[in-house]
Amino acid sequence: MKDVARQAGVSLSTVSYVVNDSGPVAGARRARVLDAVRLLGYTPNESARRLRNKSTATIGLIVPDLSNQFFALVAEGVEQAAAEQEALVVLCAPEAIDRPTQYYARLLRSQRLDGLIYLPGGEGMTLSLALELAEAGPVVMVDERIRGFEVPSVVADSRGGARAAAEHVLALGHTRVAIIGGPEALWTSEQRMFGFQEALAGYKVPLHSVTVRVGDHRIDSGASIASELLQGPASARPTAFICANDLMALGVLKHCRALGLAVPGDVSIVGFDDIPIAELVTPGLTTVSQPARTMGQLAADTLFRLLDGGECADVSSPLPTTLVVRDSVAAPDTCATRTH
Amino acid sequence: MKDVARQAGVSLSTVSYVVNDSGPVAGARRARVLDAVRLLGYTPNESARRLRNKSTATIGLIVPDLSNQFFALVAEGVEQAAAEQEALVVLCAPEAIDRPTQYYARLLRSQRLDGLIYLPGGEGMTLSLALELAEAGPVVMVDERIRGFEVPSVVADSRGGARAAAEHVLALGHTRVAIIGGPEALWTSEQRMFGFQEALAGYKVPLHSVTVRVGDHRIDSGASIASELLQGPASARPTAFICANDLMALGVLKHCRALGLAVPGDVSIVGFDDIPIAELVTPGLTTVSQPARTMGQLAADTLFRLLDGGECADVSSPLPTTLVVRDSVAAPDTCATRTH
DNA sequence: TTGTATGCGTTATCAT
DNA sequence: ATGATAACGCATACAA
Repeated sequence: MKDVARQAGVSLSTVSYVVNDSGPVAGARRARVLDAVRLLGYTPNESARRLRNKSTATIGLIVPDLSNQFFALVAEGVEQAAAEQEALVVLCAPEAIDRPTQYYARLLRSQRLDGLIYLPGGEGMTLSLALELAEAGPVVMVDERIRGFEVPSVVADSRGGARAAAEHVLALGHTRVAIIGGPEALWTSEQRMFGFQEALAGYKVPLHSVTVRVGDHRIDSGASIASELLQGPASARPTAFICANDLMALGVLKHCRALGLAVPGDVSIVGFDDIPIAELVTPGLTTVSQPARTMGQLAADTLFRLLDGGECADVSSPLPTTLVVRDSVAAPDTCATRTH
Repeated sequence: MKDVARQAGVSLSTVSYVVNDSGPVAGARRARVLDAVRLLGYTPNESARRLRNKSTATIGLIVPDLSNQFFALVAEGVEQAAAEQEALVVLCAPEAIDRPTQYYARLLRSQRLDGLIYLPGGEGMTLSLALELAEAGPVVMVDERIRGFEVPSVVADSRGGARAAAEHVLALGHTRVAIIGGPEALWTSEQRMFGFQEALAGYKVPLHSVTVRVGDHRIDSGASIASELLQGPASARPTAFICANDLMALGVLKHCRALGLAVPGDVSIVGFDDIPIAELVTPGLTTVSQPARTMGQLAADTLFRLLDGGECADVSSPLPTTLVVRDSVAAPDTCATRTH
C-alpha cells in the first residue's frame, strides 16, 4: 500500500479512501491510484484490515463429517450464502478427524471469527460445549436444537415427516415393525421418535409388536441392527424398518441383500433425509425429504443478518418436509409361508 | 493481553513469552501469567498475530463441489491433515455456488493464506487461472495436473485403473462397448481415456464397435448419454458402459432401470472412484478404487512440508488404484433375441 | 531474566 | 479534498 501511494504520488489515506471508497477524492487522483493498484498488483492485507476493523468476514462451520451427503449439502448451502456476502467459511469436521469438537472451540475462538454455524453430531453434544462454542461469537444451529441454548436454529419438520413416513408403512398393514432411532442426545432423534410414536398410536399398533433400537446414524449401525433383528424365524421378525435417517436405512437394505431377503417383498424400509443416493439404490428408497441445501443457506443468512443487523430474524418454525415414495415399501407379505 | 500483563504484574513481553514459550521466564512469574490468562479468559488475537508473523496457519481448499463424495472424501483428508498441524482450512466450492474459480483467486489472495490445495473441476481449468491462484501462495494439486503448471500434485494411477476396468469387461467378451469420458480439459480424463484405449487395443476390439462420448462427471450426463445410446435396436446398442467416474456410471444405471433394462443382464457398467455409494446400489457397481481420503491427506502434508521445510518432497508417482469387482458386469447376453 | 520500544498494514480522526 | 498520525494486538531486537 505504501508502494501504491508512492507510485501514485499520494498519501496512504488517499489510497485507503479509493480502495474502500470511504472518502472523497478527486477524479484524477483516483484514477492514478487505481492505475498504481493494478500496476503493482496490490491486494489489501486482510489480517491488517481485520485487526483494525474487528470484522473478519469469515464464519466457521461445524459439521460432524462430510461423508454423510446430508451434511455435505448443508455445507454447500452455507458456502453459497457466504459467497454472496463475500465471506469465507472455515470447515470443521470433528468426527472426520477424530477430535473432540472442543478442539475447534479453542481454535475458532482465537481466530476471532465473526460467527459460527453449528450442526452437532451424536458425539459430544452437550450444553457446556455449546456454551463454549458460543464464546467464539454468535452461533446459529442447523438441524438441531439444544435445550437451554438459546440461539437461532434452522430445522425441518422432523416430527411431521417422521409421522408421515411411519403412517405410510402402517397404512399398508404392517404390524411387526422395527424402529431404528438416532443418537439419543439429539433433538431430531427425539422429534422423529415422537412422530413415529404418533403414527403407531394412530394405527393402534400393539406395543409388543414394535421393536425399538438406537443407531448412530451411520450405515454400519443400520446393518448390524438389521442383522440382530432379522435372525429370528420369518414369522416373528419385523416386516418393516422405519429408520431415523437414510444411511441407517441403507445399512438395513444392504444387510437384507446379504441375507437374500427381498425388499420390499420380505421387508419394507423407509429412511429420512432423502440424500441423493436414496433414489439410486434398488429399490429406490422411500424417505422423507429435507431441504438440506436450503437449510444451510438459511442458517448462514440468519447468521449474517444477526451479525450486521443485530436483529435476530425468527427462524424458529421448522421447514416443511415431504414424504417421497419410491419402491422400498410395500404391503407385508401375508403369505408368510412363501419362503418355505 | 494488556489486561493479562497488568493482572499478573508483568510486562507485555513476558506474557508473550509464556503464551508462545518463546523466551525464558521464571517459574513463579510464569505461573502468575498462566493464572491471569485463565482468569481473564484470554485468547490471542490471531489477526494481530498473523499481521506480525506472516503465517496464517490457514490453507485454502478448492474443490468443485461437495455433492460428489469423492471430493468430500478428499476434503476430509485435507481437513484431517490440517488439524494435525493446528491449521484451519477454508472451503471453496466454486461449482456449488456457481461462481468462477477466479472469484476465489481474489478472495484467497487478500486473505494471505499460507497455501492452497487445488482440485479443479471441469469448468474453467486453465493455465492462466492456475497461475492466478498461485499468486495467493504455494499451491499443491490433487487428482489433477496442468501442463506447464509446475507444482506438486497428488494423483492416483488413473491410466492403470482405467485399463484394468476396461480389460475386465473386455475379457468377458463384450465387443459393442460405450465409453463415457470425463471433461476433456482434465488430465485424469485423458489418462483414463488412454487406459481404456490400451485395453481396447490389447483386445483388438474393432474401432467401429466402440462409441465414445464425453460427460461432465455428473449423474445427469451419464443418464442422458445412456438415453442417447440405448435407443437403438437391441442388436446394435452397447452391451457395456465404461465410465470415467462413478457418478456417470450411476447415471447410466439409473437410466437402465428406467428403461427396464437388466444390469448386468442386458448391459454391464463399470465406474471409477469407488465412492461409498458404489457398493450400495443394486447391483453393486464394479469400479476402480482411488484412495480419496489419503490423497487429501497427502496433498495437505505436502503443502505443509513445502511451507516450513521449503523442500518439496516428491509426490509425483501416482498412488495405486485397484479394480473392485462387484455385480454390475457380466458376460454379454449372447442370445440377443431374448427381448423379442 | 525482564521490560521498553518499534513495526507489521490498515483505517479513522483530525488538521490542513 | 488531502495528508499526517494514532491505534488495532502482538512479537521481537535490544537495553537493562
